[in-house]
Amino acid sequence: MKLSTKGKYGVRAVYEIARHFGRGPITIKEIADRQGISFSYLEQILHKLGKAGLIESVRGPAGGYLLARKPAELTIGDIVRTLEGPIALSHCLEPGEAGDCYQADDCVARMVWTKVGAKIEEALDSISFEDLLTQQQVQQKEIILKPKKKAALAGKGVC
Amino acid sequence: MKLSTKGKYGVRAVYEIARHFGRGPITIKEIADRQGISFSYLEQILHKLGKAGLIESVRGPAGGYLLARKPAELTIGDIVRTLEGPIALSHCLEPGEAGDCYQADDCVARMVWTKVGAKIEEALDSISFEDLLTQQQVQQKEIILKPKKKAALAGKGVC
DNA sequence: ATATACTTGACAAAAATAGTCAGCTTTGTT
DNA sequence: AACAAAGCTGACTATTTTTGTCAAGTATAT
Repeated sequence: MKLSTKGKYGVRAVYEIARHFGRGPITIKEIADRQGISFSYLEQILHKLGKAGLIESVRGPAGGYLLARKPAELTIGDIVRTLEGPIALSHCLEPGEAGDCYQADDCVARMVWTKVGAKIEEALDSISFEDLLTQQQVQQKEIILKPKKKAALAGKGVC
Repeated sequence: MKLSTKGKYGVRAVYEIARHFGRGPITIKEIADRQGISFSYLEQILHKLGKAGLIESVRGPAGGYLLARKPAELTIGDIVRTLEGPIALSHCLEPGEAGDCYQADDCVARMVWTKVGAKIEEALDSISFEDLLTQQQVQQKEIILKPKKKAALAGKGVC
């Protein structure tokens, strides 16, 4: 039950694009630097999000990426579904593959994975990038108020 | 966002044990046959569930596996957590690894994965094996009432 | 004793993940 | 027109995870 780096990087990248909202396109390089993601790998990820219509690209000098919608209309779920495929916990729930289960309508597991999958979708779709921007502002204030906490941090991992 | 076969086989295996509840131990072989799972692989899975205290084993002839609790007190979440590890969508949320994220309390992604993870746990824990047994009885009735649907099924996949 | 069944650890093929790399196309600027 | 910035695209590869298999045990009821 893990997300791949694609999903995680994707959310963080789009978050950077969202932070840049209203200030023209942001380049892959800038996103990669800010988030510590490989440039080449990020290219792949952003391209996929672009093809899905979630972000838009501007070619040529001073180009880069833009949100295709307002931050409030773009959810974590949009990004995760695009990069990780449909949330089908079990193979037999993927579109077009339903008939593969030899137990089919006698299958109790099917009910379980359907129900849990729906809950996951619900959770992912309930969080927009505007929520993230708001959240970031709150956290920023907290850091200013308690600057000592920041000193304790080190390491190279990322969320 | 897929479950591994371990989690899926685990749920189906425990479901078989639950169906056998009150009738003494059921053997690995019988579970493997009924659910079409490799005997050796299932051994590993059941052993892990046994060590976690979710099921109990009886050795010797006429031995096998039993539920360690009543079906109503055993949830899908218990099985999935044991077989797939804690539901930590991102590495940085695993127990003991929190400090690894270089962004730590400035990290908005962290909030997201925590929130979604909690929803998943909630969904998994809301389904007990008693629910599955009840569900199965309902489905069984439906099959008897509409026997024609069953004829349309084929293939080898499983949920 | 012995047959049945669980225990444990080592091993291996196959698939998915996480990148890397090279060369291309588009477009604004001079 | 030429150039450089920036995205586009597909092929390739190393690593890790998954999905098992196999073999040699240990425990126990009859």
